[in-house]
Amino acid sequence: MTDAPSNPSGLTLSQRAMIAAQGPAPWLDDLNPAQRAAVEALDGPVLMLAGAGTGKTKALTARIAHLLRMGKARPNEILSVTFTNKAAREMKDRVGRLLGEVAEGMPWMGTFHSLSVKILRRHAELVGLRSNFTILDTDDQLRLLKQLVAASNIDDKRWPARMLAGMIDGWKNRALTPQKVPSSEAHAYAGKGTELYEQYQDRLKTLNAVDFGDLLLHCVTIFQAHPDVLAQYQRWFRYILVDEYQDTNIAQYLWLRLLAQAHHNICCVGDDDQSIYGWRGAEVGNILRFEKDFPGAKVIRLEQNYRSTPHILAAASGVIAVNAGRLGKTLWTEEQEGEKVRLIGHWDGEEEARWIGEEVESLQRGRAVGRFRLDDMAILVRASHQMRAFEDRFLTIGLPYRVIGGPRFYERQEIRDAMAYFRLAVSPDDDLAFERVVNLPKRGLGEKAQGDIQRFSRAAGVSLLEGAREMVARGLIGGKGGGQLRAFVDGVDRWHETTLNLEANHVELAEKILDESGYTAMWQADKTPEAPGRLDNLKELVKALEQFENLQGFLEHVALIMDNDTEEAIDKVSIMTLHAAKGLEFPVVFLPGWEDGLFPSQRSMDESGLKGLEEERRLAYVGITRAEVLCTISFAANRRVYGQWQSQLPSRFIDELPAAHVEVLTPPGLYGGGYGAAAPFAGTSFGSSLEDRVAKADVYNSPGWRRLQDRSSARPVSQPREARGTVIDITAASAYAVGDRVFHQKFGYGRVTGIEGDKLDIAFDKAGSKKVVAQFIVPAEQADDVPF
DNA sequence: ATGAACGCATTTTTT
DNA sequence: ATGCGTTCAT
Repeated sequence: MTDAPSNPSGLTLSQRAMIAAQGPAPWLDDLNPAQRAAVEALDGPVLMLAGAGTGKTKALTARIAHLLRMGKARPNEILSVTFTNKAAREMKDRVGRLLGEVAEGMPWMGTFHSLSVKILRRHAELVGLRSNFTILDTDDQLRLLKQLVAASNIDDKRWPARMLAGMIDGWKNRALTPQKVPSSEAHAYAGKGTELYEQYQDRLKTLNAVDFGDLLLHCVTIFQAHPDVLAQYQRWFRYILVDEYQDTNIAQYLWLRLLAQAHHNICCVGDDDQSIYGWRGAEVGNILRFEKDFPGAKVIRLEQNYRSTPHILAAASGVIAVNAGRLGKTLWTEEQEGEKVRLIGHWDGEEEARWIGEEVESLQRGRAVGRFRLDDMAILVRASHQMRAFEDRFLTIGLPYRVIGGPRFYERQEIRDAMAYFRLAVSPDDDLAFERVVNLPKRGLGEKAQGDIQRFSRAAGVSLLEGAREMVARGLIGGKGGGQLRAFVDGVDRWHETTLNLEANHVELAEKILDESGYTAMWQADKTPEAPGRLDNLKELVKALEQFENLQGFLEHVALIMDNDTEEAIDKVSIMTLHAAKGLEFPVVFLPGWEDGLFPSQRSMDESGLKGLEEERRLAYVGITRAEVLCTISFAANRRVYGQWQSQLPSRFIDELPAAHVEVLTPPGLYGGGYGAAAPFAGTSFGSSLEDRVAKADVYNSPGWRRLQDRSSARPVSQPREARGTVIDITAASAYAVGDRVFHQKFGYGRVTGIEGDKLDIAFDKAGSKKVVAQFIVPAEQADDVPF
């Protein structure tokens, strides 16, 4: 292992000399003074406070280049940590671009979790594991906990296993082993919280498995209990870089601090104003405390923003300034003017969706000359249920959209099921995998039969598969379940044997497994709207296998690496949560649903009070600062909340927007004056001046609007699109007749009740009657092979 | 063992 | 409203 502390190698001296000889450092050239300072402050602790859009990734990658260029460290002596695989990948790419193949030699660039796995596999025995331990996903984790809860006579109505999972995660986030949980929390979960936590950890050890939290926790435990091991890594990592430091939890903080203690060369990059993950254990305190934790730290602020127009920045700054206890930054830009942030109220959520849909289309067409691609536009919501109104509307008008951040590919049910089959084929004694698929598809093995297998196997001290095999042999499983269980066990045996055969093709094996198990057939027989998509996902899974040597290799990687970034070529508007939007930017951003209780979220305020409100405010800040040229905030006077209509008040964050940087638009229903969306404005401080503004707002004819369009024409634009809904679509619509059975990706099956131009009226079996563009419809009998 | 009927909660999400 | 998990009837 070339990257191991125990076996140092990396670049040879002559290679280093070659890099050093490459002359002036191009990576320093186009940095601004602050960025340059951050890059050149190589030694000692550095805190880089990087506001939104200030080029922190650029600074970070330049810093790595500089470290290498100055001969301060070899590529494998730099520890560089991110939160997501995506961020790690981007960093690798950018360093690679700066330095060529040297980036290949940076084995310690990755996520907290992937780096922890790497360390843990080397020292697994120190925490009672073998180095080939498996990493459980949250599904397995929960199943395990449920078993333990059931076994300990706890009323799982009052104390759901989910809750316990949350508590254990919380403890692990704080680097607390069962023994270290403070006594003040020992009474949690019916007084058995710590006890169950301990049992859970024991069970994991027996299974030679860890959950995500363990990856960090075990590392910290090892570092703390084995100074010799720690010292090795401390010596090895001459320089440490951390991205998104404001998102670190206590375990990650300890992990870093322990590793940094020898050289103190740690550079943390972050923005306290973008800390939005407190609810999952992130400690803003880590970044606020940095100078105390690392005495003599240099603090460098990146404040020049290269992303947004002055109005957008000013609006965001005005909101975030309300928060107390910030480290404080003032973003500025050299950009000129630009549009003010637009604010508009609507009668209800549907109208809001309709209006945004029209805006998107209008921006896409560019009205006069300029246009934005759909890819350049995003709708950022507080909670994912808000997405629905937009999806419904966009499907109806045929506006292509993509939802970012749904369940990840490998989190989908069908993928996890398939993976469980693969796991079983690779290691037949993977009990969790066995449990998951033994009765999937239905094999007549219900609770009773499965319980019998559990008890039998435990008594015999064998795996569930072995126990099942033995029970079948002895005829202990009754009726039709018995025969099917035998077939299942035989299947696993055959697959496992194929696994051992080095000649065998693992992609074919995977197909065979899904086929012979009846799993594929199960979804083919399923007529719900999701089934075709699931079959597609399975195909994609099998295809992904091609890039690996064998099933084992695939399973190894998949738990941590595989993500959902299928970059589609098709031009689409993005819909996502504010959380998912962090780190992204779009020329045009819509921020709907700014209503008190929804945003800021009532729950956040109830549970975390002022702290919660401030985190919500940071979320508002993140939202606004995603926008490059046009940011539109909106709210509705009425909204259906959990099926009940509720009247809403505009968000308090709207009051915090500096009025000088906001332009209030007239809601569509208001042109005649009178009844409409004006009502909700009353009573808010912003609202008092708002009625005047509403009267004179005719944004489409305003100079600002025209200026915006002029500028947008200078931006890269997509190839001119055909106006939609002409010849082709009418042909599509005319392919149907009233009474036809049809299928729609989202709404499922239905019957055509009317045809109108390129749109069809359809009575859906489940989703009710809707008017939908014909191009989104297929005849029901083709539903299985839709190329969606 | 399995499908239908009822009750209940319901932000945000990476690894 | 809706989905999910539990209970009830087949």
